[in-house]
Amino acid sequence: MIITVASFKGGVGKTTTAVHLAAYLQQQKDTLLIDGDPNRSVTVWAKRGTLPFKVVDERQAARYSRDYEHIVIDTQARPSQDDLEALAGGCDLLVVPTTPDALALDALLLMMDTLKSLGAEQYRILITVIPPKPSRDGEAARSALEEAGLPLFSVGIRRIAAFQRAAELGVPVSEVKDPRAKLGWDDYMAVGTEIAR
Amino acid sequence: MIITVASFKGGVGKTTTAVHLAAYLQQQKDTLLIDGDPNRSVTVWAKRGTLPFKVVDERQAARYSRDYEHIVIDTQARPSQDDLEALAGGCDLLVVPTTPDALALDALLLMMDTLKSLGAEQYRILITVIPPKPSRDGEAARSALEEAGLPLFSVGIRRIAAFQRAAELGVPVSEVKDPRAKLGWDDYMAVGTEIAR
Amino acid sequence: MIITVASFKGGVGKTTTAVHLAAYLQQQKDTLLIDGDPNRSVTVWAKRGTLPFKVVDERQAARYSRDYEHIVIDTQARPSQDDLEALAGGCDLLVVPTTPDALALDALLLMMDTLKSLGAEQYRILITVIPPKPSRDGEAARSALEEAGLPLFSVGIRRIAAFQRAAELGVPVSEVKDPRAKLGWDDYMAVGTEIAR
Amino acid sequence: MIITVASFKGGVGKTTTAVHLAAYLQQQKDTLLIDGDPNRSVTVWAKRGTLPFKVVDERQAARYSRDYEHIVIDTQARPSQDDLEALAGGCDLLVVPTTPDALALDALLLMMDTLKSLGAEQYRILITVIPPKPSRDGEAARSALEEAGLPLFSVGIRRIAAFQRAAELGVPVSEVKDPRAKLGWDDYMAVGTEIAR
DNA sequence: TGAGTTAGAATGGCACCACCCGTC
DNA sequence: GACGGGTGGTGCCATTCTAACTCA
Repeated sequence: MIITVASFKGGVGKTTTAVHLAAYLQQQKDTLLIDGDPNRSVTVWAKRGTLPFKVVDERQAARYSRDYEHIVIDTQARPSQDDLEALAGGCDLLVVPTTPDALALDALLLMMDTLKSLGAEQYRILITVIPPKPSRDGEAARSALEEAGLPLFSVGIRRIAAFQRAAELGVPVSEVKDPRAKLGWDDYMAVGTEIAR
Repeated sequence: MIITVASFKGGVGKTTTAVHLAAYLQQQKDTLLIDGDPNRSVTVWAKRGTLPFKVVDERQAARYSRDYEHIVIDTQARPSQDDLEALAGGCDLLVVPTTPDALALDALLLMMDTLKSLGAEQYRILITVIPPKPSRDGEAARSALEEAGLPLFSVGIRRIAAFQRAAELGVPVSEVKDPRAKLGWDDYMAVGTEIAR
Repeated sequence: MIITVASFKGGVGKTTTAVHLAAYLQQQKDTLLIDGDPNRSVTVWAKRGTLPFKVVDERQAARYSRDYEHIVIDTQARPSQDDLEALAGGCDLLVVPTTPDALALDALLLMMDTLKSLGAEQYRILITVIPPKPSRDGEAARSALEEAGLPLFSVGIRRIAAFQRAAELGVPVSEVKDPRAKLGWDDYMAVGTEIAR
Repeated sequence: MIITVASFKGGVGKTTTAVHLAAYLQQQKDTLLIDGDPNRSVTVWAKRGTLPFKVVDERQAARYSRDYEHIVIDTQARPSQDDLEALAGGCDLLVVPTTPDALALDALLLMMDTLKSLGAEQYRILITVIPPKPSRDGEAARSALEEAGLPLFSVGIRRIAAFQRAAELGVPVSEVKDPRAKLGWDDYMAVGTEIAR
């Protein structure tokens, strides 16, 4: 299975999503994460510690991709329309993370227009960095997107400090020693099972 | 005075910073904000409500720029090296917002390397989206950057929900009806006075 | 119908309850309120303004009671066991108001023990002065009393400033010019209908 | 020093006042609180947790009172004139708590008449359960009482939920884990210093 | 057996939302 | 009717203390 993670806006947890989806898939079969972000975020992440899957630069993708059952591709932010077309065509599922704030949702809707004009269908939106519960931003964004008829994951990813620690340590959040880290990992596990279904 | 806001990574408050620096400058002289972000974030912000300064598309920049005393330019995320050179040369001050997390700091250091190789000097880093106080991420990032000898503003911008409301309503945070909104506005005012000095 | 209002503790809305139950009954048939509180709270209330029913001192009770269909009796706080026995025997329903705080609930349980030892059955507890909604004191008290198997009204009386205005003006809360006064009146209306049933 | 707390009406914070004045005095010298309320409110309070001073039933007062420097007496609500005379004569200061609502103020004025007819002088009124600030009930009651020439404490006690928690937990409000509990404790500390002066 | 390390619980602090109330 | 001030509840985060486990 090939999963691509892409978004029109940065800072919405794109890299974090790619890393943890790969970690989920690795539990089943060998998984490759292709780092297509010009900042090489995943590569830096992996270099700080140890990730449980193989990470390669996009220019090495061809060489490795045949050896892995699952592939996750982390792309650069704000792909051009051509990029997007190529991305959507080259994967089984396009995961589009977004935060529940106005600026990110605007950029998301732009992207959705482009995707629709391309006729792409295999994509789903993931709401990330959801503030803790007294805030209703998360549910507000969810209902707005549902009303717009957009396909989105039934679960979202909470804003938890353990994700920062995970990036600092170079590990998935499941390896972070923090009582709340489990919650973050649970969120991505739920996304993974929803993909598997 | 011409201020450019640029960053290598998205989601670090670049647009928010541009909007509020422009709002600060407008208090003194007529100010123009040039929206150079392909997502047209500022334009969307302005369309939702009312911003106290003029906002134009980058392709209209030439026509308007002569009529305003102050100009703030919001650029696209992840400029190429050429872009960066052009940007740094075309302004009095380059403001580089960053969040205090590992991924953003990595991207920031990459950008700093590029800036140094260009010989640019008129730039300063602004730490944004700082989590509330039990977290020490803000001070940790500050001391790390200071240790690296990078020029940064002595004040940072806190993570406050009122900024989200401001974007939704299409106004600066100072217009948001929320007791905490004042804190966010105070932060940007302090940045403004530090620039003015 | 004869309704007596009594409580072991003061300041739980006993007088307010008597006044508004009388106001409710007066809507149907002529009603008499007998002021048995040594502080003569109801009499003072009536003197400040106008109440829609007849108010008499307890020493005049005999003369008037035969002329009214409904009678409400406001008793002194902390009746002795003998008092309580007399009260319970002389009415169709004993209404026992209590606030949802620890001290009042303690006093209430004391009173319940006394009532049980007397074999009284025609009584029901009314929770009053319930703080607004983020507080869960109201439901906490309700479930505690339900668990204890005590008979209580299915509705409670909220803490609303309009009740203070009503006492100052000498009128029922339904006559107070305040958008929230209606809520307080609704609460007592619901108690009235629950009694009528 | 012997302080008696008495009021004509219940639910005005009489027990809470007695408990916290005793807690204040205990900071200086060993203090005894005599529980004279038929509901035994203080005793119940003390039984739930721990109070920093000695609490005894009124029938044990004689045995203990000689061993304590300070004594606080919590009396029953609505004392008769004889009771009041005895109380006023048997203490150095009579503290009369009242809430700032019409019914309580009426009862208070009744009590004041009785006190005056007795020639008592060592008493002072304490306004309690003052609603938060947009409400001006507190200042209204204060100015009304001042205008009537009655002696009252220059500070009042705010209505704060932490007092309820304190009663539930059986501790003084200063032991309640709640950021606002400190405000309640400050209020009683101010009353204490005003007494000491 | 003792000391260092790790997991868990309790504590303190802050932010956010919902609601009430007085005023304009 | 809208606004501003204020309180209460809930939840997250960092720290500290305690308990248990490992290793010398």
